[in-house]
Formats: sequence, C-alpha cells, structure tokens
Amino acid sequence: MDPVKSPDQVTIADVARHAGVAGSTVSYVLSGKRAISEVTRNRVLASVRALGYHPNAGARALASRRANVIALVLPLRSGMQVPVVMQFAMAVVTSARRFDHDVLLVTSDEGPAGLRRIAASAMVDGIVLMDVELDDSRVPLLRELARPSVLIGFPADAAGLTCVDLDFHRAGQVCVEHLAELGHRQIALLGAPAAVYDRGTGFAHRTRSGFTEAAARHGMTAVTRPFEEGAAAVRQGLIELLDHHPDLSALVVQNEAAVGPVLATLPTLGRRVPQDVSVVGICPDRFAEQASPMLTSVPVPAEEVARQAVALLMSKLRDEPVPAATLLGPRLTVRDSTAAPPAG
Amino acid sequence: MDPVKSPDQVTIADVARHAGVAGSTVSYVLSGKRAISEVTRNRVLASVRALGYHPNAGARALASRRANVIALVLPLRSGMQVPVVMQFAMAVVTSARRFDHDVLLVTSDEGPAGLRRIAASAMVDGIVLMDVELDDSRVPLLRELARPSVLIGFPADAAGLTCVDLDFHRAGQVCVEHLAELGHRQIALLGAPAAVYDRGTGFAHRTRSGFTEAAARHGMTAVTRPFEEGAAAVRQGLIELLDHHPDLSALVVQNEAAVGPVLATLPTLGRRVPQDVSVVGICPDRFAEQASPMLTSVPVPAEEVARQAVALLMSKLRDEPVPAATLLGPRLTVRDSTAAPPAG
DNA sequence: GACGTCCGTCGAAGCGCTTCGACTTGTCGC
DNA sequence: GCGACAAGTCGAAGCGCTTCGACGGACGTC
Repeated sequence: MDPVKSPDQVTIADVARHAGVAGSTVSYVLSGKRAISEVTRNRVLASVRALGYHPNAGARALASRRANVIALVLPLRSGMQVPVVMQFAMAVVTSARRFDHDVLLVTSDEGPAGLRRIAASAMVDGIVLMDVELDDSRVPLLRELARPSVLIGFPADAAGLTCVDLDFHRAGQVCVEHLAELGHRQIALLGAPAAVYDRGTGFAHRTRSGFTEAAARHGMTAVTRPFEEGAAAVRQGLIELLDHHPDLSALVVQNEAAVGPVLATLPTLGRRVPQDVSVVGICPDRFAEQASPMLTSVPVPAEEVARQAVALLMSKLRDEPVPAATLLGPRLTVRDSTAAPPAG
Repeated sequence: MDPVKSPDQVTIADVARHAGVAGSTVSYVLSGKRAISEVTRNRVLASVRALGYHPNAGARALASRRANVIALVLPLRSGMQVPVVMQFAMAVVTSARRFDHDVLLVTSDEGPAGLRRIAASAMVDGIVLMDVELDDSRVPLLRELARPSVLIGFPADAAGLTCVDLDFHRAGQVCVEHLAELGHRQIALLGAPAAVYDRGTGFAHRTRSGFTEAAARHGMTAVTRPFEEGAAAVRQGLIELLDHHPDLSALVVQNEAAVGPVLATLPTLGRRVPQDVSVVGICPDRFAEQASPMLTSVPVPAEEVARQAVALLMSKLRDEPVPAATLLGPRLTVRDSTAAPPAG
C-alpha cells in the first residue's frame, strides 16, 4: 500500500505503476479493445480497486472524442405536464446509465444558441429533445448539428429525424372505441388549454384528430374543446359544455390538471360518474388511481418512451440504422369511471 | 474565408491562424486572464465569430481542471412533490447558466457509488443535492468527497455542510399566526403522507414543530396528522378528522396533492370554505391560484432556493467562505380561503 | 541616454487519456 | 526446425486547451 501519489486524483499512470504494466495496458483492460491475458487483467483490476481509480472524464473525452454524455433538452416553459416531463427525465437518466452515459440537463431558454454550444463544444455525443412542437425552431438546427439526436414527439416535418412517442392519434381512437362499445353516442373531448393547441403541440392535435375520426367512424356525435386548468375554469367550462350539449354521456379528458376538478365538479352539477356520465382520462396512472372514482385511462408510458429514445440514440451513436418513427401503442386500463350510458 | 480545416471541429489553432496570433493569445482573449490590446482582442473575437468557434469542453476541463459543470442530484423516488422538484431543477439549470456552468442530472439510484464516480471523474466541479433526508446516506459521503456541495434541505447533522431551504419551522408558525389573528382556536395540520414522516424528511417534521409550537404559544388547540394522497383517501381522512374534532375551524394543508381534494370535499361534508372552515396551503402558488376558492398559501420559493443554492456553490468553487445555513423566510399570501371562524 | 518596468504577445510544456504501430514471445503447420 | 502468425504488451504520439516563463518594445526615471 503506497501512499497515494497526488491527493487530488489517481491517474492511469498510478494504476499502471501499481500493477507493474504500461498505461496503455490499463486502458485496454478497461476498454476491452484489445486482448489482455487473464492474469494481467486481474492484476490491473485489483490495482484499480485498490487505488480507487476513476478515469478522468475530460481526458477521456479529449482522447476518444466521446464524452459519454447525452443532452436532455427540456422546455423551460414548464406550464402543464410537469409530472410527465419529470417522469421522462428520470427515465432518460436511468436508461442512459445503463449504456454508461450521463445526462446533461439543458433548457430551451438559451434558444438554438444553447444547443449549438453544447454540440459544438463536444460536451455531449447526442441529444434527446423533449416536448417537440409541430413547428419547432430547434428542429432545423438539429439537422445541421452533426450530432445524432432523437425527438420525443413529432414535429410537422420529421424528415431526416428520429422520433419516438405514444401514438396519440391511436390513443384518441382507443378512448372512443371503448366508449362506443359501452354504447355511448354523444361524447366530448376536453383537451389541453387553448395555448397548447395554438402552440402547435403535436400530441394535442393528434389526439383530437384520432378522437374525431373514430367518433365519425362509429357514427357518434363528438365535440372537442380546449380546457383551461384550474378548478374554477374547469367548473365554468363544464357548465357551458353541458348547457350546450345536455345529452353528452361521456367525456375524454386530456389534461392532467383538469382530471381532478372534472371528477369533483360533475357530481355537483347533478351528474354522477359513471352512472350519468363516463369519463376517460389520458394521464399518468398515478393520477387515475388517485382519482375518485378511479379513472379509466390511457397513460402516457413515459418510461417506455424514454427507454426507447435512449436506445435509439445509442444505436445512432454506433452508426447503426434506426427507424425514423417509433410509435408506441396506447393501452387503455378500465377502472371505475366508465359504464354504459343511462337508459333514457 | 478559408475553407474550414477539419469538418469536425474548429480548434483554437484555427482561430489563431485566422487572426494571425498565437493560440495562447486566443486563450487569453477568451478568458481575460491577461491584458490583451484592444485591437488584437477585436481581431480574435472577429475570427471566433467568423469560424463559429466553441472551445472543446473536454480539452478545457483537462487543462484547466474545471469542468464548468455542476451535478444536480435528484431523488429517484419521485413520489410526491414532483412539480416542486421540477421547478427546482429548472431553476438550478437557469441559475447555473448565469455562471457559465452546465448541469449534469444525477439520480440517487446508483447510490453513493454514483456520486463518487461523478466526483472522482472530475466531470463536475460541485454538487447540488436535493430532497435531503434527516438521516441521509449520501451526506457522510459528501464530506469526504473533496468537491464543494450545497444541500437543498437539512439533514439531522449538518455540521460541515452548506444547506439552503425554506424555513419550514417558521412557515408552520406563520400559518398559525395568520389563523390566530383571524380568531381561530381549533386548528389542524394535514401533513404529508405518513411515509414521508417515517423517512425522516426534514421539512415535514420542521413544519409540524413550528405549527405545534405556535399553536401552543397562542393557546390554540392543535391536532396534526399525516394525510395520504388521492381523492378517496383525503375524503376518508377528512371525515374521520371532523368526526373526532367537530369544532375545527381551520386547516393547514402541507401536501400539494391533497389541496384540490380537500377543497373539493369540504363542501360535500357541509363545510363551506372559508365561511365554516378556513384553509391555508403550503404549496406552490400555481396550485393555490388554480384552486377554488383561491387558496391562502405559503409557497415554497423553489426558484429562490435554487438560485441561492447555485450562488453558494459558485462561491465555494471560488474558495470564498459561505454561511453554513441559509433559511429563506416564508411569505404568506392571503387569498379567498381564510376568514374569521363562524360566530358560534 | 542607460536602466528598470510594464504591457502585450509568443512558444512550449503539460493535463490524463486513447490508440496506433511495433516488438516480443509462444504456437502451429509442414 | 523454420517461417508464418497470433497473442499480449509496450512506447509514443497526439486530442485541444490552459498556463507559465520569456521576450521585445514602449515608457518613465534619474
């Protein structure tokens, strides 16, 4: 047991000396890029442990031209969807670690310049972009960036990009189909806040189109409207909606923040759930399970999406071909908030 | 306009050549660590822009022994508090960028080994640790790590550490004082889920102690109990609580997820807010404003806490002395959910 | 007018790692 | 028993940057 050379950091040279081999040999043991004899490998690994060696990330990045870091770009405007975004972020980190990568958290508030900086400085090998809008200013940049990237969500023009997302169009359909089977004929979609549609956020538009199309196919009467967040706004919206469409027997809610208020308000308007009106949510399972009654829902499988995104990015980093679009099939979980429409 | 040398990356040598100076001069222009004449500086900066130069992060880190990156360590168990955690994270990123630092997102699921790896590999210069528990296994590690760190939250033994947080003890007091002024005598604290107390999470315990102490000081009758999340659980909890303590005229709710259900449930139990019972929330302003009625609340100033944490860390990186504890004063915003108790 | 003093700039030496020949053995085929 | 070849290891050359000491010239001083 020598006293450690530098108090600051154990280098590969220290390990080499301790194990009685060349520095390059240590490197090859650690990377596995050349054959090393069993005995040497073990000796080296023992020294690594004995000295508590961790390769210097900067030096490694410089020499190998790989930082082993990916960027996760989040929207700064964190308005809605916060828990889902969080779930994504955590899952991206966990997935990346499985591939021995770390995650640099980047917000969009620096704008394209921020992305450019991160990419050009070789801080990261690849980029995962969240909360993509239909017409996203960061997207053209991505194409010219010369670093592989994966988008969570679909922009209007996805040519040349790799995108992953829940199939929201299908999700809209699935909700309608479930209600159709139960016998509902008059349904409504309570969507995201108007601002989200205006912003051209893909999932909101795609859910609506799936919803509308499936309703038409089943000969149902369907209305859709944006819904603001907040208990008071939800109550007001519901009153107006039921006033204009008193025969509605089912609602699809795509707005996490509105789920609770909707369920709380309906009974006060004389509509029991599910006897008088059925409710389907497009929201995380946690919300659905905590609601009362427990909500029939289509969750956004954040973890699965994140895992896929990271896996795709890793493939691209290895120059393997990947599919341009990955759409995850929605699963609808039936709980206590949906039933057949009232007899009348 | 030369054609760019390497398609891959513009180096400092390219800039130097383009500007007709030495590489070191470019470096000094960019870092400002030595005097450079106005004319040279401008020529260099022009070349930097013309070539679109961005320093290679790895090389810079290697040579300067500063990565210009800080680690943000989040709990993996993201159970409650998700929006607040998210707010913290975003604010940490934004604040760090002001100091020209980036943020590496780390989860606790690798355990101490993960922290050790990050620190030893010199990937980050410092660490911000969130969601600290009273007896946190990562804390002892932090002391031996030789990288500066700042905690958001307080462990039981904070010796030798730098901690920032809302003064939850005071927050509990402030809520009580507001209710005392209105004339309430019988109050209750609806706390975090039992698991959070069991885990020894500091803010929950400290709020409770502040609440209890202030109530005693004002001669009020005070009960406290953990509250689970979920609409049904809240309803059940409220029913039991009001059953045992029918004279309660005010509630303090420290559980974001319970705020909505509490407000929705009380009227169904024949208690109007605020005429029959007042409610104070300890929750983000967004929740309070979206509630109906709008909630008198003490927000957790996530952005301010994050900003402080980053600023403290930057001071430590510059070897400046910093206070061991930074407690932010709570502000109570009066809205529509509190009033004098009913006359009877 | 000779001498210290700055100011502004340069060249070179690393930072700790990966990677590319090249070299030394041992092994096999015939 | 000799060439061919593979397996295992080493040394050295960078990767792109920062930083230190040195150096030339402009300036002020006595």
